Amino acid sequence: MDTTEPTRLTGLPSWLLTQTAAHAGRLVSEGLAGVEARGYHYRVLATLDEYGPASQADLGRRSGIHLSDLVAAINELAARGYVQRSPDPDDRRRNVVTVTDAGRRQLAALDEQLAAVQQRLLTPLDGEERAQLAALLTKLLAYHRLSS
Amino acid sequence: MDTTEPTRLTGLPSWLLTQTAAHAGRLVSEGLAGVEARGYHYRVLATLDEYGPASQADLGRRSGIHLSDLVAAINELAARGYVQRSPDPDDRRRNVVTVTDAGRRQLAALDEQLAAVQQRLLTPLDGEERAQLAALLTKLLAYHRLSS
DNA sequence: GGTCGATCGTTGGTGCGCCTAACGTTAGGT
DNA sequence: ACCTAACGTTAGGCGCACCAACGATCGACC
Repeated sequence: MDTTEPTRLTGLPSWLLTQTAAHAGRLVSEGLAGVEARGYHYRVLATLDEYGPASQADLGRRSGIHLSDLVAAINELAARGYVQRSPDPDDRRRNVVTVTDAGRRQLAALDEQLAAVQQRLLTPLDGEERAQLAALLTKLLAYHRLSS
Repeated sequence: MDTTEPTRLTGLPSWLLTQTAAHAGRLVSEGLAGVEARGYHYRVLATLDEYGPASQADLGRRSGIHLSDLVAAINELAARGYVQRSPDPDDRRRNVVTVTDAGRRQLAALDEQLAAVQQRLLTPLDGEERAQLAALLTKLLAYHRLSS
């Protein structure tokens, strides 16, 4: 059936994962580069849009982005006017990060780009296979998320 | 069923892939760090063991490692005595890279480490699911490999 | 037989994602 | 009031994938 017999290397699940992820990452980067963005930007905007304004710490936890990287990402987004960082009156340690209207428009553009990327990524898989893949990965992710 | 409803972010196949790959990579790094190695080292040794001695260019093509990165990887492996780099008498542009006995022993050790990693990685999946995952990823990889 | 394009190995540098360590500021429990 | 914890920020490192350029060599073609 398989034209490519799995060797010890190419049969390794961890290898399959990282390789396909590399391809996915490449496609995502290409798609996002067209709108002058990268992965972190989308993750921040999407998370913000999903949960509403939040402190950077909350944002980091929800998006899975490291606090230290978040600073730069928010700087960049703020510089482009997609996001606003203002001090939290109730807690002077915190900043409240809010999406602007421009940010929401940008998010829509990114969503579109990414949807196209998913199509290109999953081309060889039919609907059922895509669902299977998503389910399996989600299961793996959920498991490893607990034991962190 | 799902305790975590997929949001727009966490439902994105590309996100699922890169996140699980990140976890996998972390586990692999940990496992390999115990034997003072990293991903490239294993890939080189495994490829060499699989196909026999080869030029760096061939090695790169087979292992999917960039030529420029291969130089460093081979340097490190050679410094540890796991691999030998000698000029090809038939083509003076080339180096022939060969695994040493020590390299084969190291490969065995890495194989062992990685086998354990796969177990940890795939813990939440049963046999059938593991096969499904491998099949799906292989399919994706095969497709994208052609259009490179 | 010389010329030209392709290949090989090497160097140096880029980008992204993930991570650690440290530090000053502020909140909050006790 | 003190001490711990959380927050934001800066600086830096690692691993993997990639690009651009270069000298050396090979091969094909005229």
